[in-house]
Amino acid sequence: MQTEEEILKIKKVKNTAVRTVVLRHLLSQEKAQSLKDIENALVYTDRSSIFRTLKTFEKKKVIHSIEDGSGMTKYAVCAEGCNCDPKDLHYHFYCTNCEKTFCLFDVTIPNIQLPNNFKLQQANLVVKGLCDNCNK
Amino acid sequence: MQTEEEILKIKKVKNTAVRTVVLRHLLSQEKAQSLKDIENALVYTDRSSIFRTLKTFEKKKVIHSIEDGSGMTKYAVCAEGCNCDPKDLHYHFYCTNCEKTFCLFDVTIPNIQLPNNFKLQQANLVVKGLCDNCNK
DNA sequence: GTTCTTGCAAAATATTTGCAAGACG
DNA sequence: CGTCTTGCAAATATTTTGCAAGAAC
Repeated sequence: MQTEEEILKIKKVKNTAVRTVVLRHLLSQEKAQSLKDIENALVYTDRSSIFRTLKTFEKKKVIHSIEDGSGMTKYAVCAEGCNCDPKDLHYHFYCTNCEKTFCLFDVTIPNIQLPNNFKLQQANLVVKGLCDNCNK
Repeated sequence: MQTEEEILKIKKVKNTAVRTVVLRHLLSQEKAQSLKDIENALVYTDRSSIFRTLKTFEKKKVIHSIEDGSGMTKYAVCAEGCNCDPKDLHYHFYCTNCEKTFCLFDVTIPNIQLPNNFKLQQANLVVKGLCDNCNK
């Protein structure tokens, strides 16, 4: 597992106090976090600072964003080696019971055969249902 | 092609003036519409009435919603026979250039092999890139 | 000292609800 | 009448920006 410092260095993002705590928080959570989630967890850090940090992280591909239909954009740390290219696509799973959203890195996505002349750049693939913990 | 009245009857939604114009508008558009899109198109219909109509339509499976990452939920009419079951899944394509979102009914989705004990209920599968019109 | 980052405040954008009046049966 | 729908107003939720002070180099 990489440390926050290592990740930021690899992704060429300057390390600051806010960036470290935001990234640390994201790494510590198994589910994708919304801005509000992070705000609640990091009570001494300003919302707009977190917001801008997330935008910076996303642009530099430290994290990726997920629209899971909850009304809030969620963020999750990219896997090691991820460049957010089409080849790095993975499903996200949104549990309709516990409302956690997480990355399904192990489920392979078959080639998406788009219509003629369409060009794939990225994707937001959210599968909804019950996670193993809630499917009892 | 079904008329608005037929669709509402099949989906057991009472027909009203607002519902007819909202559905007619959705049917007339090739791209999925946001609440604001509809509001702008139907200038004499109140936003909250449109909003509630969309919620009703969604619940009754007249339409389905799409989170394409634009920050606004989009809505599109379900295909004939669609019950919004997992078997009715289709990709949505969001063109990053012209910003249109539309349903790719013709692209089949391979079986999604979820981890053990996960249960698929529905999905929001948005593929982003350039549509044929913008990929020149 | 120039550039980037941060905190505070406030604006902008989107979604959702309360309530009373109206439509419909 | 009783239920459902509509319009208006306002609340709530979420995201985003302006600006001045501070930190980093």
